[in-house]
Amino acid sequence: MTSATPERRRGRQLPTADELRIWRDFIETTEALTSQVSTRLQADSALSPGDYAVLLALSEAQGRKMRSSALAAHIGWERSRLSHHLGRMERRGLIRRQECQTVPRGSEVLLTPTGADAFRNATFPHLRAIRELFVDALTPEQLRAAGEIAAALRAHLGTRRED
Amino acid sequence: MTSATPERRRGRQLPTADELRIWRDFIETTEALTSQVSTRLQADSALSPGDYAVLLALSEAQGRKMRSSALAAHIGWERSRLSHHLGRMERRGLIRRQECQTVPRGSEVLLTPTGADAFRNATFPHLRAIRELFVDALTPEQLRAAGEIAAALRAHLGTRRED
DNA sequence: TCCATGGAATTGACGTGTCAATCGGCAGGT
DNA sequence: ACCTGCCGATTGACACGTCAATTCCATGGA
Repeated sequence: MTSATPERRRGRQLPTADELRIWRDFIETTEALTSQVSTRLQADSALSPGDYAVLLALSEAQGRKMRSSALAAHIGWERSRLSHHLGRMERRGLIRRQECQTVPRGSEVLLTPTGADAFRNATFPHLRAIRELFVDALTPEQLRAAGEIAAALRAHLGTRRED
Repeated sequence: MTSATPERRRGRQLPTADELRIWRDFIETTEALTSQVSTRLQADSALSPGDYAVLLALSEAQGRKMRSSALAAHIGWERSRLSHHLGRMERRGLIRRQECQTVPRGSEVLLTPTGADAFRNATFPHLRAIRELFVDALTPEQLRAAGEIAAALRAHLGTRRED
C-alpha cells in the first residue's frame, strides 16, 4: 500500500524519540495547567470547570435559561454528562430544572440567583488565573503559535473522523 | 482599589478577547486530542492511559517490579490515586502486589505475564495513534513550537509554586 | 385501536481522581 | 516500658465521565 516513503524502512509509522518526548511534555504540561486552573477556580469560588461552563452558558442565554439539549450542544457535552452534572448543580442550588411548556418531554434549565452570584464572583479571578498561568507564561509569538497549533490539531482531528 | 484604570494601562489583569479565544481553543483541542488517543488505546488494547503509564513504568523497571511509592513518583501520581488504580489493575490480573521484604510496611508492585502481554500488544498501535493524531497534524516548526510552549508553561507553573 | 418507532432526558453501573481519614509498624525521647 | 510522632500505604466519601439501558411521550401506520 504505502511503500513510497523517504525513510529507509518502508512506511515508518512510529514517532521518533524526539517526537515522543514532545508529545509527553505537551500532554503532561497541558494537564498540569488545566489542573492548576481548576484548583484555583475551586479555591476562589467553589466551582468546578464544568460548573463554570454551565453557568457561563446560562448567563449569556436569553432569560438566563436554556433547553437542556441546546445547552449540551452549546458547551459540547454529551447529554448524559450534562444530566448528571445538572443533578449535582441542582442539589447545590446553582440551577433549577423545569418542564418545558413548548416541547413535550423537554426540560428547561434556569439559572438561580445563587448560581448567578456564584458565576459573577468566579469570573474575575478565573480570568485572572488564565492570564497568569497561560497568557503570561508565553511570548506573543508563542501565544500565536499555540492558537495555530490548536487549529491544526483540531482540523486534523476533524478530517480523521470519517477515515 | 485599582478601579479607574482604562485598558491600555500596564496594570491590566484580564486577558483580551483574543487571548481568551486562544485559551479556549487550546484547552478544548488538547482535551479532544487526549480523549481521542485514549479512545483509540481503549479500542485497540482495552487499556486506559493510566493502565498504560503503569505498565510502561513496570516494563522498564528492574525485574519488572517497583516499590509502590517509587512508581508513584516515577509517573507523577499521588499515592492514593495509584493505590486505587492498582486495585483495579490487580482485579484484572495486570499486576500483583506483595509485601516488600526490605522495607517494613512497603509494598512491591510487579508485572504479571498478562500485564506484560497487554502492554506489548498496546504499544505499537498507541504510538501509531500518537503519530497520526499529533505528530502528523503539525508541521515540523509547529511541533518544535509545541515543545517550546510546553517548556515555557511548565517553567512558569514551576515558578508560581511558591508565589 | 394498538403497536412500534423515535426523540428527549434520565438512570445505573462502573472507571477514574481528589481529599481527608485511617491503619500498622517503627522510631526517639522520657 | 510507654507515649508520641512519622511514614508508607490503603480506604471511604464523593465529584466527574462514559456507556448502555430505560422512561416518557408523541405519532404514524396496520
